[in-house]
Amino acid sequence: MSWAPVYALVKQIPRGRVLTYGGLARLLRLPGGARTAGRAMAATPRGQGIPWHRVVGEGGRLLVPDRYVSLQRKLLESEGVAFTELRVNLQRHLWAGLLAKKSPAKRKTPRKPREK
DNA sequence: CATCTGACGACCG
DNA sequence: GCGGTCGCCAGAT
Repeated sequence: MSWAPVYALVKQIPRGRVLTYGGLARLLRLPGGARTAGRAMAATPRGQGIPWHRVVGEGGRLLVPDRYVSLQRKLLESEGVAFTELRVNLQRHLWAGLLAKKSPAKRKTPRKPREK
């Protein structure tokens, strides 16, 4: 699997806007969903102008490894992205009208009850 | 080849 | 809200 399409899209995220891993996965129809997007981002090559910091978790939470969190936050704030507590204000900065509104999205296949 | 490990997100209790 | 499970799957060991 090549991550090129992922990086290509991330590069198009405008300054001051963000996308979620899940949104990225849905837009590209990545097999495996959001986690696949996360794997791609974890392997982001440096020095290629890929704005990795514009990709955040659902709800605007920063999911990068601890040592990168402050950097990511700093980069985003320097672009004018607002934070609410520890989350990016998606209502204001989510890219391409992927609304911060979460649709319930009912599960089709009921989950097997967990053993105790 | 067998296992383990995650930059996720949805569910469940 | 919080913590644990589950599906998913490319790399690393």
